[in-house]
Amino acid sequence: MKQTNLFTKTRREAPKDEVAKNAQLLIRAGFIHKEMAGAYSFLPLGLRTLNKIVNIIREEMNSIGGQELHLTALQDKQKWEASDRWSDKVVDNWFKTTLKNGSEVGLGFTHEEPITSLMKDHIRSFRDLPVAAYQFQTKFRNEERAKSGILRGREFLMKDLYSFNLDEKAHQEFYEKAKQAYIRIFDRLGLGNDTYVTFAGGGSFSKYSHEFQTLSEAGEDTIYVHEGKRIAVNKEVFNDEVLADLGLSKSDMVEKKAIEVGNIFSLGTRFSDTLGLAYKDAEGKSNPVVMGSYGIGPSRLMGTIVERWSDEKGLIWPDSVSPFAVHLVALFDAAGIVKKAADELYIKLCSQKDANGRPIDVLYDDRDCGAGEKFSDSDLIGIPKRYVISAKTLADSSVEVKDRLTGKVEMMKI
RNA sequence: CGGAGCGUGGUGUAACGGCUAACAUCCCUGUUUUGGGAACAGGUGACUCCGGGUUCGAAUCCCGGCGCUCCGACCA
Repeated sequence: MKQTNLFTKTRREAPKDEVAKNAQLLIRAGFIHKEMAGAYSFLPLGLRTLNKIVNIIREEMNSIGGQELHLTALQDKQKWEASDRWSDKVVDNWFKTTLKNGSEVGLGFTHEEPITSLMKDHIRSFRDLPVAAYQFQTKFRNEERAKSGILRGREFLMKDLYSFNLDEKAHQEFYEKAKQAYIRIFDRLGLGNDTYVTFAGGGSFSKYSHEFQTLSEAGEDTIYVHEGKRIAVNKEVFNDEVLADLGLSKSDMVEKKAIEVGNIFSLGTRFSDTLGLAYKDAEGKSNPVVMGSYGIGPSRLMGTIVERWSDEKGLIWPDSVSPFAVHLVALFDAAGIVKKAADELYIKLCSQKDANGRPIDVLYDDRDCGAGEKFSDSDLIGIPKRYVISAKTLADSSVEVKDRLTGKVEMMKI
């Protein structure tokens, strides 16, 4: 893409109503727009990155047998009353509204109720199980206070997967597979080294749930990390009983701030019981379906990646989620020689394929402005590889290749 | 939900109760320049968040509202 065709602009200074690093940098670089507190729009660059994150999650969910669907954001009050989660006393961050006829509806903050209810149309027999279904959905949560940029919004994108199994044993096997898929996701997003499988409260149907916590000072959670075993315990359940249960010693645990980037939950028969999702076994006996839910927020992940990968100059995207693979920066000369060579190089680069056979995405800075401005913007946008073409490099029939992360420079013949 | 702070051109800031609300940046014109946000000249752009009040006079003081930020609480 030519930068002269990109409608977004970079800006020197962050708006004063943002303090969070992720929002400051993403706004300055033109990735997102703040609509109001806790609600952000994604602009072309930001949407490219968000979609890359979404696709990585999609691939991993498909790899464990997940089937993608899309549920409604509007929620039917009756289903939530059945599970006793409609009342504002039980769930305090509902967004609710009314239809013209006066009926109340909610905006979904999660989707256990509708998907459990929906599955009653499709799961009747033990032969219909297992099922794992997931979606990418805009969730709404009426948070008391929005904060931390896109780490915690009132409207945000979430991937939620729900599993349906015959019994506890089958559920546990799937749960473990899902956990491994989550670990692969964070690895691919460049967060693997900083993300810990964290034990957290499990609710009424299992002893623990597992959170995926990425170490960051911007995080809202406090966890205790065991570096050697690569696991952690959330502060909420950090007590002697839990430590003994997990075979951990308090002295080995280090307190850290972290961002919760994922959470997987065993639900048991909490929802299948209350909403009536059951199957007939081989003997014709009716049994409740055993469920699990598995959440990841792609937009929160994008913010987390920024918190982890950035410096004083701007963003530093991992290859896997960068909006473009290459930033071609052309330093024009008066004679137009560089412009001509850069145009040709741009077309050539766009026709090349990466290791996976996909076209290489190139952002071409073809603007007529000074070198300093181009470099500063390039640093800010944070594409991992920068190709600089100028009269100087052309004299040697080459381009300068600079790595955004390491700053390492090498010349490449063209 | 408790506590604190802040609302001034698109953005970031300034202005004692007193002149036509200032500066930088962005944007537009032209000249020049092209390896780290260059230079010069000219120009556009603000009912100082909204509504009341005090005053000869309010961006400035008072009251109410709305919005934003921070600390804490909450966070399936």
